[in-house]
Amino acid sequence: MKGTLTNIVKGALKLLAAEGKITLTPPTPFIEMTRDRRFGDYATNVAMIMASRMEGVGARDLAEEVAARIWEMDGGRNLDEVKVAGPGFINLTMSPAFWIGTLRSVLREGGDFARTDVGKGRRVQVEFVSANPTGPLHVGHGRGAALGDALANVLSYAGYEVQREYYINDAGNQIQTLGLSVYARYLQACRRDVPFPEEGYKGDYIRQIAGQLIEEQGDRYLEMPEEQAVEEIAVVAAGAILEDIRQDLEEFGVRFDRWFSEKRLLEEGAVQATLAELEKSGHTYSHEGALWFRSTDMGDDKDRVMVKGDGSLTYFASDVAYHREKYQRGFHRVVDIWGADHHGYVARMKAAVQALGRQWDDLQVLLIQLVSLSRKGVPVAMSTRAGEFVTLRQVREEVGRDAARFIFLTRKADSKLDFDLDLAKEQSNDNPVYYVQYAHARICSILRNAGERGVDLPDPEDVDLMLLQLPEERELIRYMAALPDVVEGAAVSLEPHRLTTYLRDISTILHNYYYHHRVLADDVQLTASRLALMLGVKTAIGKALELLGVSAPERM
RNA sequence: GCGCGAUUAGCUCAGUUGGAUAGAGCGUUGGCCUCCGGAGCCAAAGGUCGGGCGUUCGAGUCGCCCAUCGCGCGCCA
Repeated sequence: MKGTLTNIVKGALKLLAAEGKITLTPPTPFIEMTRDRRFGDYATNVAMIMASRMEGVGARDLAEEVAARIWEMDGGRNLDEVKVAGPGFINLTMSPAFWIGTLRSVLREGGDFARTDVGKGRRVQVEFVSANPTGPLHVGHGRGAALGDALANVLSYAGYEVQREYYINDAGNQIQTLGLSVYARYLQACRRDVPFPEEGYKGDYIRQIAGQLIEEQGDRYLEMPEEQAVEEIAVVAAGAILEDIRQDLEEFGVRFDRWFSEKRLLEEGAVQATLAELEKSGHTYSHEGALWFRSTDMGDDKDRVMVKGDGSLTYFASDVAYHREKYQRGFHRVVDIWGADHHGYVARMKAAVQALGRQWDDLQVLLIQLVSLSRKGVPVAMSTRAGEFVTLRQVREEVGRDAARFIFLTRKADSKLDFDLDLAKEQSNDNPVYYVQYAHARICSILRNAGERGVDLPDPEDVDLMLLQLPEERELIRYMAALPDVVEGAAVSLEPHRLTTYLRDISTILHNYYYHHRVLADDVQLTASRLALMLGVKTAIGKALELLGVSAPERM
């Protein structure tokens, strides 16, 4: 919808350029939705931008020239008024015909409404969650899951070809520690008096896995050497935990296209190949028996070890190999979602990506801040070390999937999130999830009522939408029309939370409209046009919720 | 010490290439159910956008300095 305006303004600038009144290459005009109706429906500051770059040209004078050409270009088809105001804004007021056309196209597009093609089919990978299979997912992972999934939805709807991937850290010390932990519990359950490893995982789930081992395998592990037992148990335990994680995410509505194993990466020699490549291109050097990556060449603060003095690999080495593998699969861009406590790794990963011949921003890392849980404002204690952390599953079971997902997505990734469990399940207007879902359900209720009264849902092509003349009706359409831009903005800036903000706004306008005006009015034609309007709003709200992975209930 | 991030109403937070009088929810105060779902609506009060300097016609937004908080700074994973 904004596209129409952008084209008109572009055309106007072209006219002015042809007349020699603009001496520079016209910028792509930025058109914003006005927040105050006195400024019309949309506004552009393009004249001010240009005037500031042209010697001796006043912004308002230039704005007048642009405004005149805009008027000329449009020929009264879409615009009702073009006015220069303030320091040089051009305020645009749209015609009834424009709004009607907008609503009609929303109805026509239906389930495809707001789909865009900024992605142009480019391939993007979103890697998220990627929790080590050493324990259940906690709330923080839930936030990452909701964000990654919604982002993937948004990117895909904006025309990117998206893959969702989970990286499994199934090699290395943590798995060893997992094995030791379960083994110790196993021995204890077999009445052997052994100490629990200092760094072991203390959660209850470790005991459960040990118990299950006894049930299924009996005392088999008692009879084998400790080293072998720990190794075998580690594999079994990690597998069981990973399966649990998979189930958990599935129930949260998140499904991955690919689960990528670090162990397999190592077995396939990807790390060696990566090291060879970096060595060949001169990005590594040996120092004190270790192999270093010269990441300082690419803006990192210090160089990083890839192969330790004892010949073993660092975690970083396999991570670089993993990212190399991603690009080899043909992704145009890779998005990683990490916990904010890993921000120290961003610079070195980006350095590595560049050393592999890619651009700095071919890797984009989204950092998510911690989630703090509370009940009625009182913090809920969480400590991973003591194994007392609150799991995603607990939160989900308590507040429900929709509330959890929505609340995780109300804030931008890089700001702390305060999650009030009591508020999240409260069915009141305090709870943004219900507020928005209620707007959707309310529309569905109206549509049901219409059916019960024998009022047919209108055929959008036949309805006389000219009857929608109230400012609130125009406002609803204006917000509907904004969704494609919100989707595009969310995709480009990797900020799906814009959709939650959008949903709150349009829901408010809907509730307000509902309270003040009757959809099922006495007049048949008016009713038909308002029903069409409701269908449009339902489409917009439903689509935004869908992209967030939150259900749009017909009744609540 | 160095780096990254945060700092916007009493609380939790939005604020889209720098634009017009900085917004929302909660909380507080006061109103609204003859009628499509009151899980809702309306109104009021509430701000030195952490502080300072700078760039600009114009700064919550960009740059520098400072303060406070969080996190990261290993041949850990």
